[in-house]
Amino acid sequence: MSDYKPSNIEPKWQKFWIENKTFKTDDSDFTKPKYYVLDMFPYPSGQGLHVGHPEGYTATDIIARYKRMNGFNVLHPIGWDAFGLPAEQYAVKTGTHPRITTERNIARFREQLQAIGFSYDWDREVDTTDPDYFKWTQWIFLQLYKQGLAYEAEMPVNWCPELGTVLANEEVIDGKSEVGGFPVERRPMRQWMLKITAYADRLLDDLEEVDWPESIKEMQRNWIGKSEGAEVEFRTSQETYPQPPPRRKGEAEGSSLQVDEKPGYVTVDMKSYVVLLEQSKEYRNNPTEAESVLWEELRGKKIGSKFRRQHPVLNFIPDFVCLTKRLIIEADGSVHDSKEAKKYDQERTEELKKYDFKVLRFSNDDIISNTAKVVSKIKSALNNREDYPRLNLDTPSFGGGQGEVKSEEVKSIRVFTTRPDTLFGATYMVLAPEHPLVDVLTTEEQKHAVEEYKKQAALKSDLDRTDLAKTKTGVFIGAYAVNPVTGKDIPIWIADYVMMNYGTGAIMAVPGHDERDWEFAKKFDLPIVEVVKGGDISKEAYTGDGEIVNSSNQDISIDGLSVSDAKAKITKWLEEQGLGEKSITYKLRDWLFSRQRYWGEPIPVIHVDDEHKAIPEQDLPLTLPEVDKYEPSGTGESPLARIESWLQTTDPETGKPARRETNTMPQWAGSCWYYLRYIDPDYTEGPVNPEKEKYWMPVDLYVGGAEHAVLHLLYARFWHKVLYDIGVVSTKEPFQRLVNQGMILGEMEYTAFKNAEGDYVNATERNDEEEYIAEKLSESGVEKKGNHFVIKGTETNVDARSFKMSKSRGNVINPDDVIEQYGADALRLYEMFMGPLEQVKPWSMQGVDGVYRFLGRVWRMMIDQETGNLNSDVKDIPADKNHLKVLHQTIKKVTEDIEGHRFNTAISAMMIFNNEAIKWESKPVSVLKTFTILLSPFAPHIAEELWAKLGETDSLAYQQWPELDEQYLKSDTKKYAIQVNGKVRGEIEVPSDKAADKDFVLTAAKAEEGVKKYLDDGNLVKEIFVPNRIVNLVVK
RNA sequence: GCCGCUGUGGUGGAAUUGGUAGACACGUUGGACUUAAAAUCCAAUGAGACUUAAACUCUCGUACCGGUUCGAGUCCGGUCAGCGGUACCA
Repeated sequence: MSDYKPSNIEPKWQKFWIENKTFKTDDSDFTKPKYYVLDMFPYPSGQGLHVGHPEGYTATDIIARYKRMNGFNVLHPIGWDAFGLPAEQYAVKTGTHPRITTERNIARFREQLQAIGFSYDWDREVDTTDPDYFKWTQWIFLQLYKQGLAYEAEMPVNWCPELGTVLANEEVIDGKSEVGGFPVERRPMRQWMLKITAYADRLLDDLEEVDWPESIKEMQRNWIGKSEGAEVEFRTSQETYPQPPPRRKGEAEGSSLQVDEKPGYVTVDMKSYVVLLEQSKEYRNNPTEAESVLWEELRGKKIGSKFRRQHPVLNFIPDFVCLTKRLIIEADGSVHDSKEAKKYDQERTEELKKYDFKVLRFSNDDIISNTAKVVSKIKSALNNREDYPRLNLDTPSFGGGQGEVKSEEVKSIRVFTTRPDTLFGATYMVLAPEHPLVDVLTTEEQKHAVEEYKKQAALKSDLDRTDLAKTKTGVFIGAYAVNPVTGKDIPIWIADYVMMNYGTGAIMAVPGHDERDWEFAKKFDLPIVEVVKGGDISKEAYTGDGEIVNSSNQDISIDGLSVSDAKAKITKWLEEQGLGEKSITYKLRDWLFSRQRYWGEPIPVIHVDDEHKAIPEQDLPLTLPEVDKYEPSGTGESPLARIESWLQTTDPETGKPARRETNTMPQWAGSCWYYLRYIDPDYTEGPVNPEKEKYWMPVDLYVGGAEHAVLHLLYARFWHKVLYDIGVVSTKEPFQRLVNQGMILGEMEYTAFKNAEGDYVNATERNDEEEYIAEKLSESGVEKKGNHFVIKGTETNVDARSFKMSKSRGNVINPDDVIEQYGADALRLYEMFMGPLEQVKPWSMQGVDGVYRFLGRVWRMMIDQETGNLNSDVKDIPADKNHLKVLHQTIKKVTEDIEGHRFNTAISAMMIFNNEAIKWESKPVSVLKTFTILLSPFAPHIAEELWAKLGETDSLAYQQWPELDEQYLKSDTKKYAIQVNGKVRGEIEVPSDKAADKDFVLTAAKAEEGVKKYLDDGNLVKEIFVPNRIVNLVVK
């Protein structure tokens, strides 16, 4: 007996491929066209493969095999994203070194993948936990560090006491840890941050260049969240001068500034500020040549940090200032380098130092003749400086930001708005409860209420905020600001609907044209003014476009303009008045890059004299020491902090004692660049061999789950762009084409429900209050009635749906079981046959059975059941017209469908071929061979076996893909459907050479039996003839 | 709430630029083979009407309502449902 039995053939071919290195990529020949097809980096979990994995992997494998047969040099690698929490937690629990767990899991994954027959080049396997790999992860980190893109900051982080670690936002779900469900609290900690925000614009703009699903691009755009608008200054009202500051020392949050250490006084008052602004305007309008030259180099964040020109800082106007770095650049010999100005500058230098400002001076000559050198000096100065909190420091009239602030100095509040056109409609102002000016501005009478509210708001942020009711809350702080265009006093409130970490932490509230402001104004009875026509602001906020009204004063009017024209005009005016400026804000935050864990890449930094310093590149990799316990240290630091011998080191430059960084990198780090390492995994001179990189990049096709749509892809793009900037890679974007596979759900489940009394109730009539007993029904226990399934023979409808596979539901399908029962080829085929790759679809074991039977039929078409040799009707005879027609139809369909990733219909085309061919009395060997090649990317094992049985001795992995010959598709006749009034009433068959002959076809159509009677009954008023398609006769 | 995607037989799904809706497969039913079962093979299978029966024919039918068109699963407007993302983002 030689029936189709996968277990007889699959292991044999898997062994053959591995032993012969059949799929080893030969990348010595760069003249061949290349194709880089990549699967998303798997995490080798202890559970082994899930049927979701092979879905994408089979798709890429089909493409890889297909491309090889089309003469492409194919790079199709796999590896392991093996650092991460699960192995570490297992280590905490059992004391097993995570390396051991990881190795075991990798071995299992590798075995499972090989049992499905994927054509990976196994010589390129990479593993993020391998020191030869993470050496380069660390190297890339150092490049980021040198570019000033890595910095330390005290950040409020998600601290999970139970896990003893900080979690990323995405690892916190509903205020609990994603792993384990433990409570999470906010706690400020020293953290490494990566400045992805510096790349926000490029990450946004370059999305245009890649061929990705629109939905993914949109998600990335939303995540980056670019908003264009304006920052506007609101002076505080003179009449309602705030009371002396109730501020306590050391209260500043999210800041690395030690508040109590700063004496912090600021001498800017309103008068001098106005003078300053005027001066600065003047200077800006009369720049020296040197200033202009330098400004061209610094503007628009060209060197990574934002510089402002002639921007008042304290009561002093530097030529250029970077506020986040507190770095001031002076061009000596400029307009304001008069004697008085120079003296003025020197006087301020000391004071600036108190605020951690550093001043760099360059001569005008240097700037003009040695621009590059000057710029590089500025760059390195920037890199050596940490990020200072931006809060209000850029507004000198605030005073010293986080420093102790005297009330008299607080003169204005800066807001960010995307709707400067509605400025005339701003009737109140709202600060975030955490806003540093709140304490300063709050009046004595309101102090108690404000403190209460702040306390509540702080608590709230720890709770699950999303679920809280949308009703607005807030407190008036007693102070007023002046609307700069209406001149009216407007009250200042605090409310938790304003977030400290977006924009400036303060808003101008325009209740007429913002839904949140409208709700707030209604609740607290604040005035609502219409400034854009088009809605009814007594009923709801109007946020649409329209004519601007009620928006003029002596100096400016925007009445009558459209929203967008008004935005432009008012913004320009504000800039001229020094009251504001165009501003762009992003939702994207810098990337929190530290984890307090053992099982991750150590961050290659040492701390000397309270300064951080990169370790020399030649000392990489910095490996993990052995530890006795994997629990984090009690302080929240990683277990590395307990290993004194590792922790204490010396600075190789100065010989001073140094302490190693104890934070490790997050799991995203290793997966940010793995696609580069595959190109030359053993390269020792850098992360990637530049010559090979130029040949292989970008990735032509990247397939994976949509769960990585935002973070992984954004982070990887960010790193890639940094590597591009420093010349390591040659492409702006790493992944040219991206496809997201849809999730595979469990089998369809039918569930009936009983109420507490034990009576069946309709599934659709359940409500949230009552409890029900769920009862699982088999498919035969239900039937469809109308739109619902009901319990057979009743009217009681049931719930019919598929669920996400999960252990607890017990609907997980293990690929090993499928392979054991049906074989790897059937698994592959079914994964593809289920439906379109991108779509979510339920699993069905009967479906697997179906494709398995198809493979059996293919087998029996060629192989004699008794002898195991070819069937006697498989003959070496020339193929006739019909054979070739069926074959070439299949070639056409399968080829087009693979190119279009429509694997399900490609398979159905092969089924159609088989259904036809199996009926042929004698079957030409040549036709069957060609069909076997078509089948091979989908079901490679059976294809190799049949290929051998058909008399070939080579593997078919590199056979030429069959070429379509259109001439075989032509037929002698052409069928036409004949419609009368759009309904098909008959069908005619005409000779092919007459098919485009309108008169001939119409005459034949009118003579057709079924059509004739309609023509007799009415008048033919119109004839539609679409050549080779259809005839439609309109009869009245 | 907002953004995006998807709604086609009992089920998974097909259907080029608008041109014969339901390919292919599962399931079901009937039949062949078998002592029997499994496997395999053959046939039927959207719902309904007409007919002794068969053939034929007709009506309805792609979530719902409406529109454009000779013709709509496909295009447009509106509604509903499901899935994914996101959330006081100013």
